[in-house]
Amino acid sequence: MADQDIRKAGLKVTVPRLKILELLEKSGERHVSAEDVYRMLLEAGDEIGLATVYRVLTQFETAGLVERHHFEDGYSVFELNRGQHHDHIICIFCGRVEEFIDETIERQQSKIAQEKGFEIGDHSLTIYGRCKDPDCPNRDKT
Amino acid sequence: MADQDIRKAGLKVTVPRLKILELLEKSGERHVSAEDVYRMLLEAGDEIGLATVYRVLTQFETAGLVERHHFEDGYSVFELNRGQHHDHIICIFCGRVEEFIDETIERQQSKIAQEKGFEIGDHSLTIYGRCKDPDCPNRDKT
DNA sequence: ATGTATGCAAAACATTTGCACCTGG
DNA sequence: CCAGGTGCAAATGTTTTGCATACAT
Repeated sequence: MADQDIRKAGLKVTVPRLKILELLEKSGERHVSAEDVYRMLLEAGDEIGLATVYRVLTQFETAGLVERHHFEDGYSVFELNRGQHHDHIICIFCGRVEEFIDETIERQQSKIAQEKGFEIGDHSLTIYGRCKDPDCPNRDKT
Repeated sequence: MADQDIRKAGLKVTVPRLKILELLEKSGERHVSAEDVYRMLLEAGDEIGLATVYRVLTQFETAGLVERHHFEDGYSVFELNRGQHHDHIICIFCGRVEEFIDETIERQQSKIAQEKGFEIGDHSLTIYGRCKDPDCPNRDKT
């Protein structure tokens, strides 16, 4: 449970940390901003400060509990680390995020890093496109 | 020349636009932030406002003259659009940016977009790693 | 001339930090 | 009890905007 995950990360189990981790585990939203987390907790009737949300998410990131992504917006989005690396494809109109894994791409990336004289650490591949979801404001555009 | 490129983009040819585009074309630095451009122009003795740099770079981006990247820092970097798509590999210690193109990856990306029900528009792949450059502060770390 | 572009200062954002108070172990 | 965590407000760094002035055509 969240309780154990926090302890394992070497962090004290406090109310804010527990609430945030539980929200990430239970929410249907996999990719959320700090503001999102803050708002969702307030709406759920919890008391929390936005600064704490940022601090906790950063600690979780350092501990490897969550991953931080930047996507080409002006803010960070966080997602629970489920242990399995994956990349993202995002609709530039509705912001819908889908995940995928592609072995061929993974292999090519290692190859390129080696050719360029880099030790590969982390990488992130994001494809931007227009999704065909009927709810997507996509249709307003050409 | 820069003159024509600006006109072709449907923009009036003004001194700030010309200075900025020339700087991008002539500078050895391919990936620069708005601040970088601002500072470089001031150092070159030109008069310009930071707000103008941001406005012009945004217009250039819209016009397709430059590309804006986010990389996992807190600011945007711009690069002249040389017409040839490419991806980036970045050292997380010294910030060195290398460019590459990989047909295999390009093909896989189209395939994935199709599978996920997206029309691929733009995409960006960034690999983060540690470079082996002797000047890289890399060596201070494990 | 005249609509657009610029520069400055102020605003807007997302995120971080200082500090007095509270809390978990 | 006490190191560490929290909330608030203020600071930060980047990017945007309002407005009076200056410029390109």
